[in-house]
Amino acid sequence: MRLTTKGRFAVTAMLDLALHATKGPVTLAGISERQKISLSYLEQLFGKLRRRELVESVRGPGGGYNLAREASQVTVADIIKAVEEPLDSTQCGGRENCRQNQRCMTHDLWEELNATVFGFLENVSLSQLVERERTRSVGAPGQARPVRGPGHHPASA
Amino acid sequence: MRLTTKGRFAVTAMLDLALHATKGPVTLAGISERQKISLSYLEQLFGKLRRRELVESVRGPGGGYNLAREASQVTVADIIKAVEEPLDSTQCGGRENCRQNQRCMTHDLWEELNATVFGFLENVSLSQLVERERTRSVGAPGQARPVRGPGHHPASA
DNA sequence: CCTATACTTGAGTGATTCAGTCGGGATTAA
DNA sequence: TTAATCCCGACTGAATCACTCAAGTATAGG
Repeated sequence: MRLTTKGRFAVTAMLDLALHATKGPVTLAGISERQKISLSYLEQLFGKLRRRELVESVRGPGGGYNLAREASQVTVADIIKAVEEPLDSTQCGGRENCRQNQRCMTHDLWEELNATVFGFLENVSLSQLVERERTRSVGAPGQARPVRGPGHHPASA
Repeated sequence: MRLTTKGRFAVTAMLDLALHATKGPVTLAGISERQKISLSYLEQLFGKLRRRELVESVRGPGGGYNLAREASQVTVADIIKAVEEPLDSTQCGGRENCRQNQRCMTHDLWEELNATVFGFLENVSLSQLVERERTRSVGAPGQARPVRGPGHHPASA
């Protein structure tokens, strides 16, 4: 799994979408202005998010985007997976016995490390982020509570 | 934290180094041949690893690299941190009140998510990987055991 | 001292990704 | 019809990736 700012942009945008989902479709122009992300860049990202069926679009005036599922059913891992290119680990390209006799040393090392990091991100849902953000803006202005998903990370994805 | 193939190369190389650390310094040429990583690319990576004091160099014939600490005292997080560029999260560049009134929405969201992923990688030591690799090559040739570090991920780094 | 070995450094390169721009489309509410 | 909005593809400058090339410097062994 790759982990760059691209995925962060996407999660930020999805969080904004979820926060404003109460009153009909949310426009990219609105997200762009609130989060200061380029509109055209958002269009690219939401193209991917729509193809992965994380959001639904409504065209025409008054249109915009809605979440395709409930916020509790969308994880950070889903979002990152949607926008970041696959990048299968270990330069062997995923094929088995990529070395002379056996699979390259780090083949399943990375698969497992990947799965574990990913498993953690799968335990953080959009609704958790929404609640956390709402708490932060309403409650004490200081430090927010940590995200802290369920206390385990499954080793298989 | 960034997470790309560059860090994977570095961890692979460090694992190879740890596996062959028994008989004196390990040459980059050896690592290059065994792991099929370009020698010149390894030179770049080990330059950073040396500057971060994860490895020590011995010049001249018979020279090579040694671990600067015991394998149990080197974590995957250390290695990745050494070779990947910093990339402070949230495009705000780390400065506070990066938005009009408050810190940008995802400011501490990413800080915490980052810290948690990082905290996991800090709990995976090189010696664990070494033992795991030795077990794999000696024992059953099929599926290896999962890495599975300590069963928690601290939310603060 | 000589020489081969090995680390050390820096410059440069093609491919790819990042983040964004631009210019056009298609769809639909008013 | 007009305007809002999504949709799509091409393009771009900057950065990074993975790597090559070309020089060094240090040192063990003869």
